[in-house]
Amino acid sequence: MAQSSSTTIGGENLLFLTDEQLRKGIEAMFFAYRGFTADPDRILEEHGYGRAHHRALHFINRTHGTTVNNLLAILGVTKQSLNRVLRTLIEDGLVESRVGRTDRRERNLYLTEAGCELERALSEAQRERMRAAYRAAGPQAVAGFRQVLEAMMDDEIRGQYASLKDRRK
Amino acid sequence: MAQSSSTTIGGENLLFLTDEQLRKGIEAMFFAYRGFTADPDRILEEHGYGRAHHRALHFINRTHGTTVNNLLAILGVTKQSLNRVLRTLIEDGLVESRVGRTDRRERNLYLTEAGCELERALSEAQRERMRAAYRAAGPQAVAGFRQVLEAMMDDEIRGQYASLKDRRK
DNA sequence: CTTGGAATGTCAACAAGGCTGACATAAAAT
DNA sequence: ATTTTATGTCAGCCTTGTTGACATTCCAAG
Repeated sequence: MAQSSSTTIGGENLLFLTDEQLRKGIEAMFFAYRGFTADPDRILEEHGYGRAHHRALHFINRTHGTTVNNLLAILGVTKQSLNRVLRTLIEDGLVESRVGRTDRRERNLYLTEAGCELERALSEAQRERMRAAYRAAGPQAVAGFRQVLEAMMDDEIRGQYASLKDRRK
Repeated sequence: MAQSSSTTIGGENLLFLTDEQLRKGIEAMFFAYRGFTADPDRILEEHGYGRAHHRALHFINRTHGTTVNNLLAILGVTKQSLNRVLRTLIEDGLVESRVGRTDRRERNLYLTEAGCELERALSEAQRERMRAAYRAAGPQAVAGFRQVLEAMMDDEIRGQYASLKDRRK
């Protein structure tokens, strides 16, 4: 299966990073991401939604009451692009948008009952695949997986990711 | 950094897969993929191309002389969609399409000099980030990374990935 | 207090790149 | 001779990115 030649010299574990090995990693990332999105995509299609809707639902669920601006920063899209997705979710009664209490320019976003339900179905499908992959690979592999992914993020993003990391419902 | 609680009982290494841990993995995948595509995206933009062009260039370079049908299977898009991309690449002189030798219905695809050059620039940028991530995480993490990614792919895809895996230029 | 700028969010229009369907052509297979 | 396969093309639709223009709200300087 996946392997990378390494050797231990004087206690230091060195890695031979050939272009060929790196390319395998790149292709693995490409194909794995397809699998990663495949299950939620099927559910979304039944509802007439796309991946953008999934992302919005995920992060609204993640941080209840977040503002549009906040969401923009996390998702890395323009506000106009996000707005289109949000509008349909609000129209369909999956998301509620309340005028900000302290600053009335802001909108605080919440999932409705129906929104929670869809979010749960989507994330459950995605978790299921992740769970299977984790189990197949084992705990040590999982730790390595997370380490490499974190190292691959842009620096600013890693900060956002980290600050999201430990939050609870 | 990345961690996953595990314990060893009777030689078996068990993993506690809480929903919270799985969610962290999901978000890590999302943010890391953004980083993964960020560098090539910048280069592509300068040339007026998109990710679809990158994918085509990558896999044509990967398997010189591949047919259109082959590429479709790997990329998982429709021929119309691929054709649009391919047409521009051919017009711009990055890809050459030769009539098949044995079966003259087929078109064998090759990168031109210019195509090779752009492909190299793109993959070099991507490799550079991958290399940095690999180095930061260490060889054991890399092995785990690859294991989890492989386990995450769809079954048919994993076959394609594996058959690509060991090929040389 | 007023007024101008900054922040926030909405609407409109456009582009890339997916998709389906219909159809043409050439070559291979039957 | 007919059917199947591989490829290309046209038209049209959808999602989801983009930019530009504009409304609302807040805040701070005058």
